[in-house]
Amino acid sequence: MGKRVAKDALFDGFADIAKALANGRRAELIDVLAQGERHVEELADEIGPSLANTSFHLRTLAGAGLVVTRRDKNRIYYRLASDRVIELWSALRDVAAAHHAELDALAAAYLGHRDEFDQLSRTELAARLAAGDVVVVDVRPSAEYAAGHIAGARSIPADRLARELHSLPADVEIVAYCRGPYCLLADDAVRLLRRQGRTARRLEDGFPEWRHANLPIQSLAPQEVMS
Amino acid sequence: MGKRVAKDALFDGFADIAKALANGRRAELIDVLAQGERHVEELADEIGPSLANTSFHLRTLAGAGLVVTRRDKNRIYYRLASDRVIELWSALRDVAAAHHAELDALAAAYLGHRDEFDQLSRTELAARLAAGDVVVVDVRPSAEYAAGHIAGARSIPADRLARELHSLPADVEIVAYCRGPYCLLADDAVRLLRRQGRTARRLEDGFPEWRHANLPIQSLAPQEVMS
DNA sequence: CTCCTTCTCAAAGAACTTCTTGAATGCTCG
DNA sequence: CGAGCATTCAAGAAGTTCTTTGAGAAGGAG
Repeated sequence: MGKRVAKDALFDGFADIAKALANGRRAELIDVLAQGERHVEELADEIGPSLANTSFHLRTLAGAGLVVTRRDKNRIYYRLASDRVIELWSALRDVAAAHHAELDALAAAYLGHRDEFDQLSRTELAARLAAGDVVVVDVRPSAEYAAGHIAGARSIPADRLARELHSLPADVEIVAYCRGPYCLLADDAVRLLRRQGRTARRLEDGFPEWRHANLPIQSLAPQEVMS
Repeated sequence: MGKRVAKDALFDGFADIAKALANGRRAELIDVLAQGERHVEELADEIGPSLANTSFHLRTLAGAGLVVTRRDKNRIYYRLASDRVIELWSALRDVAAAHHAELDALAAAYLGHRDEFDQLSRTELAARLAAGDVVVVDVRPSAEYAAGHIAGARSIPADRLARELHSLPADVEIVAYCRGPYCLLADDAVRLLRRQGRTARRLEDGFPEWRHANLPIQSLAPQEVMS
């Protein structure tokens, strides 16, 4: 019966999408690309392996339709095919956090101890931003800030925070955010700020989740991008 | 630097969840288990391969934490670990439908031609059910109906529909539903009903999506289950 | 206790995936 | 047009996953 064959082929098609995500390096690529587009060399630097291998993983993702490319001069920029890919990626992370037996240990090894009660949720932050009683700091690299950030946030990339800290008001709570719940930049920023006697917390997730929740965002026009 | 190693390990952990779904037979298992729990032999019959192979795939899913088991007498029942797994599965299907180049062709080969304008959305059906001007028929096997169904739906398994058709009122629109958007049972039912001169349409997705949208459901107590 | 049912596990071969290296392609700019 | 850059492709070695077969374990019934 051909129905069985057609059904198997259809479900193999669904499995192809899962296969594209079924490698740690490709998962990292999706996580980085959720911040905005990047060219191959930047991605290779970000995730570790050789350029050729990164290109191979990107082709795999493109083959499954999860990412698309654009050429500008002789660079090729990759970006996620749509916001649905972000939804899939966060559903995957949620299931992993809820059900994968070893994930807690892996997350703790990477993130260090993190006090969950000491984080702001998106809705809390949106309310405090509206009330105007917090300073929000985006600690991602400035290209990511330029590509899109929480409306009203200030860009201080993690490696410049120690130097620019003095320009932050002393009497207001500071909220740092970065790429997402499994990104360390905001944790490091909060630790640094507290060591300097500031009141600081991190947003529980990151910019892609904020944007996906339709909360207010801004981005810089190309000419405003700082180097 | 150990951070790189820890980060790779964490993302390998996320990728493990994707690996669990990265096989067509396991995807089918998830799709069937979204209807309710099943024992190994039923699952093997449903998806095709040998019992030992089905057991192997189920162990793989269990190893990733996507399914859990329960023993009753000497049968072992598998079910999804939580509703989050259904969310992940539908996010995966959505991305596949939106971005996988060949999926349309695969779906058409399995489902045949299906007119999308001729389907009811969940919200439409909920409204019409509230207004009371439709008859809703659950065409899944009766065990699945018993495990949970749309509130007010009547169970007529696909293989009994031709015989029981006369008991449906002639002057009301009939809405059939089954396991989900990639299930054929409701399409076949609509075709049969129309051939008999009835007005019939299918729900665009199925019971798991209805339940996940928190729309009204019912289930039968064990003693009410029909054989 | 012994037999039966149901499910899992182990071994082995085939089929895929991954990663490396080095060569090839395709674009741009002078 | 030719040099130079960014990216991809190809081939091969190493590792992993899938499927089948048959044996093994766990629990229930007689």
